[in-house]
Amino acid sequence: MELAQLNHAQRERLAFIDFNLNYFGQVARADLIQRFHTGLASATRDFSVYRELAPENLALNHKVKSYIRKEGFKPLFDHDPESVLAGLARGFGDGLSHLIEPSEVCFDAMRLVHPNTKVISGLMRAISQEKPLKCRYVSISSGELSRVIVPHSIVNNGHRWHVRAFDRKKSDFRDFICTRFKSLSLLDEKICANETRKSDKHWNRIVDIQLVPHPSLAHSEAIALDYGMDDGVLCLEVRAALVGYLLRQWNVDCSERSTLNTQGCQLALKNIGALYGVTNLELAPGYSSDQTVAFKGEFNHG
Amino acid sequence: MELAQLNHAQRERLAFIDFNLNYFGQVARADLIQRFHTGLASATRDFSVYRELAPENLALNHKVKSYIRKEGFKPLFDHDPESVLAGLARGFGDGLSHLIEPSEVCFDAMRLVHPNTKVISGLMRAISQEKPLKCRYVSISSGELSRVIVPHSIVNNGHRWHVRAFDRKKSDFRDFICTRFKSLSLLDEKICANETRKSDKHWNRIVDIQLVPHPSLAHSEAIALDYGMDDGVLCLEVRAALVGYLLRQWNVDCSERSTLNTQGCQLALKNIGALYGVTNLELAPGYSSDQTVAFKGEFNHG
DNA sequence: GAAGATGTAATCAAAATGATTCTATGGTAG
DNA sequence: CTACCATAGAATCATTTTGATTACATCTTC
Repeated sequence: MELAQLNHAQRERLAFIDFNLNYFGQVARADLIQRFHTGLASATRDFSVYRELAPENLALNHKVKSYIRKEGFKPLFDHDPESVLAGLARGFGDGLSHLIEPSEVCFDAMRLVHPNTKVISGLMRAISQEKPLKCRYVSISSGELSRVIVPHSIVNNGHRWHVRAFDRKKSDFRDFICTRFKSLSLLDEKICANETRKSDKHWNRIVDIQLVPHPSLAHSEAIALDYGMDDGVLCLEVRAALVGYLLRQWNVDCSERSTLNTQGCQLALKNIGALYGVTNLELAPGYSSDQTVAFKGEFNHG
Repeated sequence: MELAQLNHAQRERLAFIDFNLNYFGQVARADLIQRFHTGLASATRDFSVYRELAPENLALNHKVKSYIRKEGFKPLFDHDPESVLAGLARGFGDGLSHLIEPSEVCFDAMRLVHPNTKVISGLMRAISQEKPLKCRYVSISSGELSRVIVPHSIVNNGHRWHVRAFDRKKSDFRDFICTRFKSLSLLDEKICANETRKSDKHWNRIVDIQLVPHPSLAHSEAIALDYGMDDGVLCLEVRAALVGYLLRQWNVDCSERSTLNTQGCQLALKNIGALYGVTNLELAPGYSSDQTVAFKGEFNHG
């Protein structure tokens, strides 16, 4: 018997068993039944298949009326830890798997900005069908205006979701914050070559960023551990259009000699030269030609 | 025919159709087959069931050889937009639903801190089985030490995952950063009442926080839109143990008169009194009894 | 107008699932 | 201690779901 031979539904149920054993230490037949609304017999069969595939993973414990995880447990499925955590915190609400109650012990970071379903689905359709979008958008500088944009990507900058799009008014690519769309409708026309993702220079330019523990910190080992640094350096490849957000989100000291210590940065940018020609650096803590202001704050378009 | 009458597997497939129509504008029989490794006949049946349930949602378009979304589309399933976005960006990798390729147009915020599967699963098991954990932990102040903790929750503070736990060495509840565990093993003993979540005062104290657009901003309507404020105020209930992280993550000006403008805060704390008695406020921008330092940075335990 | 791709519909066999019955284990109440 | 209860395993058989095949329809492309 092999995993690959099983059908989709049964693999899902086995993954559920595997997941529960690994993350909760135990799983009962009733859990399977509750999760998949399946019958008793089917659940018993699933356990017997799982036991056959991984006899060292579980043992029935009549005391707790559940299977418990054995010491020699080796997961049959890969469960990406971050997805697991996010899933637990949200109750696996991806709309495809069923909604389950959110975990009471696992809490994702609080999100204060909640994009609207219709906006997201509209943007996604415009992107995947490569069509322009006529929308009403509230910008900080000009207020609510009608405009036509050609979106190509949706990005979370750590605080909120925005869409990267060609703005026909400005004739350039800009970021639009998803919560500021008042309305949108797909236009049934083709988009031009200069409006596509391929033409977005700042999007396609990849910047190599090297981050190090901030030199002012006494014990940098813990920081190196946190970020999984090799030889004390964390190398990242980031789109130029997103670099500013990254540096701000992680509060990276981008000053010439990493002198922003008073702001409690954990990280410093080692190769400041990499930022040459990058826009949106109003966001980068400490980066400025004349070394004056540290943290200019959110960048708004329009 | 009703949704509730269908079995789990078929509901999943219909949800997939529904999702694709809404977020991509189209879906083909081949997509279903690829996703669920199902047969042709089954896919045709699923479409005919879906069509019966929601005839106004889709129309076959021979030109693109797919079903396309009709104007009158009304989703049959709820797809939480944020979960959808996170799912797209990660390829729905919750371990339960199948791993699919991450979307090429949807990018979640870059996470630089990646907890280890064994650490997370070990912590989760300790929590759900209510057992103490013997671990080696690298703290900033004391380096690598052995200690025994009793965890009760896992939390993402916006930058990284930490675990809230009773520290038997300090005889108090502390936050431990998930990436700093070198090893951990469950102890087979009961935990004391004063070590449980119920006894964690700062965890159980709920603080009412009122956030407003920063008074220095010229156009606060956009901010109110972003955060979905009612009457210009966003009211949150936050655990006292987590308030500091929240205020820092969202860069909330916590100074007496919201005078931190130079740091580009978008938000200000309206009811500063709510922070009375809250610990960890080293993190809160601008909050200090003597008004000196704005942003002391990361808080580390140990 | 023919070829090719996609989808519909109907049919039948194969596989998965649900329901039922009987047995075993161990905790709990009396 | 014993009886009872909840949980789980195993075997059986009916039912449902799925897979494979076939014949046919529609539309695009060449």
